[in-house]
Amino acid sequence: MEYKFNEIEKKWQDHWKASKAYKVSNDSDKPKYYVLDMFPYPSGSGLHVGHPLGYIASDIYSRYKRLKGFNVLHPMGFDSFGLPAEQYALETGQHPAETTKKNIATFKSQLDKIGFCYDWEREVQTSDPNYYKWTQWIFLQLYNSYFCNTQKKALPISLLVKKYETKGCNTFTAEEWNGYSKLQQEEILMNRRLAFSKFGEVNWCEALGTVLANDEVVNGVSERGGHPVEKKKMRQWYLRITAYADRLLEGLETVDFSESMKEMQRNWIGKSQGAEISFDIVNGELSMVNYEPSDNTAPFTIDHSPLTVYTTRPDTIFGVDFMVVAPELELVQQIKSAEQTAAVDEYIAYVKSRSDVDRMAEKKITGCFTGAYAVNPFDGKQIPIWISEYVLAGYGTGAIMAVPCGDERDFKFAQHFNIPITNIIGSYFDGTAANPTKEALLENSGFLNGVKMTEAAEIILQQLEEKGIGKRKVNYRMRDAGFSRQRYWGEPFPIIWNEGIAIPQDAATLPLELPHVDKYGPGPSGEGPLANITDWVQPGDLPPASGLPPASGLPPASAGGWKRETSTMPGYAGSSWYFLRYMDPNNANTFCDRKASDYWNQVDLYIGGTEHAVGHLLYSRLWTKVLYDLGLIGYDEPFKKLVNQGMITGKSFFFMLDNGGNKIISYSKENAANTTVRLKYGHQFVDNSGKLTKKNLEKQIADGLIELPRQEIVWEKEGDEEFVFVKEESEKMSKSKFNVDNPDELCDKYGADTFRMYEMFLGPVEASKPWDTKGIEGVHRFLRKLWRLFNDELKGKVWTDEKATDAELKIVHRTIKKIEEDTEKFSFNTAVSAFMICVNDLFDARCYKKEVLEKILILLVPYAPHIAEELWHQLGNEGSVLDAQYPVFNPALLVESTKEYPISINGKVRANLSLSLDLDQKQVEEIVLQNDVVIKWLEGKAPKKIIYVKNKMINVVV
RNA sequence: CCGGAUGUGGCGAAAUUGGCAGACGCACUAGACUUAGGAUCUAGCGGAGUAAUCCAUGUAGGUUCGACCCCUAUCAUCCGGACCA
Repeated sequence: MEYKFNEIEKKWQDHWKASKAYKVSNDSDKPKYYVLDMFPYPSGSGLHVGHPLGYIASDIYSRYKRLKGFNVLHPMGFDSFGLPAEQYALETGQHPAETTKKNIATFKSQLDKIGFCYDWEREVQTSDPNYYKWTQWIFLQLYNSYFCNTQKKALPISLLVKKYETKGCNTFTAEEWNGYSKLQQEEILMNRRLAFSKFGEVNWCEALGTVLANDEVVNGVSERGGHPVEKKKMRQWYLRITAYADRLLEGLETVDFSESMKEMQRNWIGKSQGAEISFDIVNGELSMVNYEPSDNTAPFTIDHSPLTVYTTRPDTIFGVDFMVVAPELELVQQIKSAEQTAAVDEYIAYVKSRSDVDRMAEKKITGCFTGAYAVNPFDGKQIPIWISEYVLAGYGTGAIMAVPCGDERDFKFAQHFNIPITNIIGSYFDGTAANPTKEALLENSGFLNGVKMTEAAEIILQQLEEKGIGKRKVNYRMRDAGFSRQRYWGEPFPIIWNEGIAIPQDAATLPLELPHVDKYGPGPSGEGPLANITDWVQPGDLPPASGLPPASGLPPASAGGWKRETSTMPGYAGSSWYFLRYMDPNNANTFCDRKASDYWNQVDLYIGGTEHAVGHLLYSRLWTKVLYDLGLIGYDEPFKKLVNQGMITGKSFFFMLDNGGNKIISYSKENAANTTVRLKYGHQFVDNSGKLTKKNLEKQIADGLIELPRQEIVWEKEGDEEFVFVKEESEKMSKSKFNVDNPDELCDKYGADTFRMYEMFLGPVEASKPWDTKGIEGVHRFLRKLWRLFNDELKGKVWTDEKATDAELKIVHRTIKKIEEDTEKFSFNTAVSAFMICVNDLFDARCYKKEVLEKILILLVPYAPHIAEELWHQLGNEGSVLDAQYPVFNPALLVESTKEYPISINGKVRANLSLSLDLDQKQVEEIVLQNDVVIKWLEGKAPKKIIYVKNKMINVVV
C-alpha cells in the first residue's frame, strides 16, 4: 500500500470537521491552557509560506498540551477591519464587506488544508457587528473613565464628577464647578477621560485621506504605502495611554517576552527623569507668559519665570551657553527683541516650509537668535536665547538649555554659530567634540567645583526646589494614541455631538452599525466618508432609536440639534481585546463573561511577529489594564509568554544590466554600480554557484514558469554550456517580488504533514530564515519511510503484535525523552530530526512492532496529525490518537552500566575507554594509568593531575 | 548615532549549556537493484595529507587541565529606535 497523502489528509480533515474534533468547552475539570496566534488581516493575496510558521508552531504546542491532559483553547479569527480593503474598494468599487468575506473564505480554506486544530465555532471577526458592538462598548468604558493619579488606576468618571461637585480640586472650588456651564464642565472632564477628544496636531496623510497614529508613521511617511505625512490641527479622538506609561513599564517585569521585545517597548515609552528649570528673561518686553504645559501635567505656572526648559542633566547648569526654544512656541513671539523680529519671523517661515520628510532627509544646522537673554539663577550669567528646528515643540517644555561641552547637538550648534563654549568637565572635553560623561569632577561651576557630576545633579535639584524655580520631572517620549481615522471601514464611534459636547450613545442600543455606502471618497473638510451619509449623521429619529440616551433631552437631529461622530476607530481597536472574545465568543449580553475570562485567564502562549512590538502589544496591554481596573476582568497583563516567530524571507535573483541598460549580463561584484533586473520566478532553477543556464531558462520559459526579461541576454560560454550568473538576495516575501511560494501548492504536492514538518525543520521558530523548497524532499522521504514501517508497497501490512525487545524500547524511550524536551522548549527543528533518527533506527532494526509504533504515533500527532491518525487506525485503534495516553518516559531503559569515556591528554582526545559507571576517582586513575595510549604519552613521567568528570570525560594533565 | 540580536561545511542547521565540533536534512560523489528512475538501498562527504597526524566555530587576545560556549577588544550582518535634550 502506498502513502497516498492527499487522500488521507482529505479524509481526516473531513472527519475532524464532521465530528467537531476540536470543539473546546469552557467547562472542564482539566487544567486550562490558552495558545493564541496573532490573528491575520485577511488580505486579498491569501497565505504565503511565511504566515503558517507561527500557526504550525502553536498548533503543535496546542496538540501537545492536549495530549498532556490540558483543556486547550486554540482559536483563530480575523482582523478584518482596515485600510487595504477600503483602498481596494476605492479602486474597484467592490464593497469592503464583500471582499473581506471572500478573503476570509480563502484564508480559512488555506488554513484548513494545513490541518490546524482550531475550534472554528469560536472564530471572531473584528468587522462583525456582533463583535464590534463590544469594541464600541469598551470604548464607552474608556470614555467614561479617568486615571486617578493617587490610586494609579482607572476609575469611573462619575466619581470625579462627584468630587468636583462636592470638593472641587486644586484649580477650582466646588462652587465654581457648579457654576460652570455644561460645556465648560465637559471640557474639563474631557481632559481626564481615558478616551478623549481634543484639537491637536495629528499626522495627516493626504494620500490616504486619514490621520495616522505615531507608530503608523515611519520616517515621516505612512507605514502603509509610504505616502508623505504632514502635521495638521484637527479634532481627534485619543487614548490616554501616557497615563499608563509607568504601569506598562512595570508590567514588562511580570511577563515572559524576549528581552529585545521588552526593550523596544521601553524605548517606545521612552521614560526619562530630569528637571524642569525656569529662567528669568531679560532684554525682552514681557510680563507673564502662559505656555502650554506638556501633556499629562497639571498647568504649571511660575510667576516671573517665563522660560522653562526640560533637562535630564541639571548638574550641567553652569555649562549652559545658550538656550534653544522650539520656533512654534508662542513664547518666541513675546520675547523676540525689536532688532531680531525680522530675522526671527523669517526663520519661522522657513521652518514652516519644511516638512518632516525634508527635515529627516537633510539635517542642517539652522537657527536664529531671538535677542532675548535668560539669566542663570546660580551665577547670574546672561544666556542668549535662540530658536531652532532641532528642538521639538511636542516634547518636554519645547525648550532646552544647551550645554555644548556635554551634548553633541548643542556642540555642533555652538560651533556653527560661533557661540563660546564653557568647559565644565575639564580634561573630558577636548574642544573638538562633546562628551556626555557623568563621571567628571565639575569645573567652572561655582559652588559645585570639584563635585562629581552624578552627585551634583541632586544638589542642584534640591536648590532649585528650595528656590522654587524648578522641580523634578519625568517625561515620556510616548504620546497619547490617536484613536480616530477619517475612514469608512472601521468601527463607528458611538458618540453624538451636540453644541461641542460629546454624548455617548446608550449602551443598550449598540452596536451602532456601519451604514452601507456606495462611495468611499472623503467627506467635507477632512471628515471621513461617513460624513457624506447625511441621514445617518443626522437621522430624524428621536431617542432611543437614535441611540441617544433617553434623558439627554435633546431635540431630534432633524431639528439640527446634533450629529454623529463621523470618523471611525483605527485598526488596533478590534485587535486590542480579541483574545478575550475567544473565551466567550457568542455572548450577546457582555463582551466576555467574567466566569469565562476567569477560567481561561491569561493567554499562556502568544505567538506572532515582531512587527507588532509597539503597536498592537502596547494597546492590548493598555486595554487589559483598564478592563482590570474597572473590575471587568481579573488580570492586568494579557499575555504571559510571547514567542516571536522569525520572518521567512523569499529568495530573489537579479541579473545585471550593462551601461546602456539594454542588455542583460552576468552579475558581478566589480560592476556593483550597474542597475539590476529581477528574474521573475525561477529561484528553483539557479544552481548553487548562482549560475542560470540558457537551456534551463528556455525550458522554464516554455513551461510558463519564468517570465522572460525584455532585454537581450548576453550569455557566457564555457564549452557547450551557455549561462549567466545571477545574484541571490533574501527579501521579505511579496507577490510583487516574485518570490512567493504558496502553501496550497506545497500541500498538494507533498502533503500537509510534510509541509508542517518541513516548516519546523527549517530552523528555530524565532529565527528569520530564507525560504527554500529544496529540503522539503528529505522530510517527505521521512514520512514515506515511516509509512513503510506499517505498510509495504508489495506485501501490504507489515506491522505485528510481537513484543518489543529492550533494544527497541530503548530507541522509543530515547525518542520520547527527546521529543518531550524539545517540544517543551519550542525546539521543533531538533524534534523533527529526532523523529528522523528514530525512524531510521527502527528501520535498521527491522522493528515493525505495534507496541513500539503506537508510541511513536502519539509523539508524532502534534507534528503530522493526518498520517498519525491514519496509522493509528490502521493499527486497529479506536478514537483519536489525540486522546491517547502520552507515553511515559522510562529512564531505567536508558541507564547503562558502562560508558565509553574519551580520554584526553592536556585537553586533546587520545583514546576511548569503556568504564563502569560506579567507579570512584581513585579506581579510574589506576585504570587510566594502565592504558597503553596514556602510558605512551606519559613516557614514564607521572601525570600532574587526572580529571575525571563522571558521565563526561577523563583528562590527563601532563 | 543609540539600543538589541547573530556570526559554525557548498546550504538549512546541531552540540546534554565548559567535556570527542558539524547530529539530522539538502546538495554532491561512488556503487547496488532496475528497461528506466526524479523510487529504494549501501558507502563517502569541513580543509590539508598516502598515512599517522595537523589545522578549523568572523578576527585578535585572555581565563581554564580543557572554550562554539565565559571575559576583553575588534570587524561583519540583520532587526528596532533615531533630532526626545
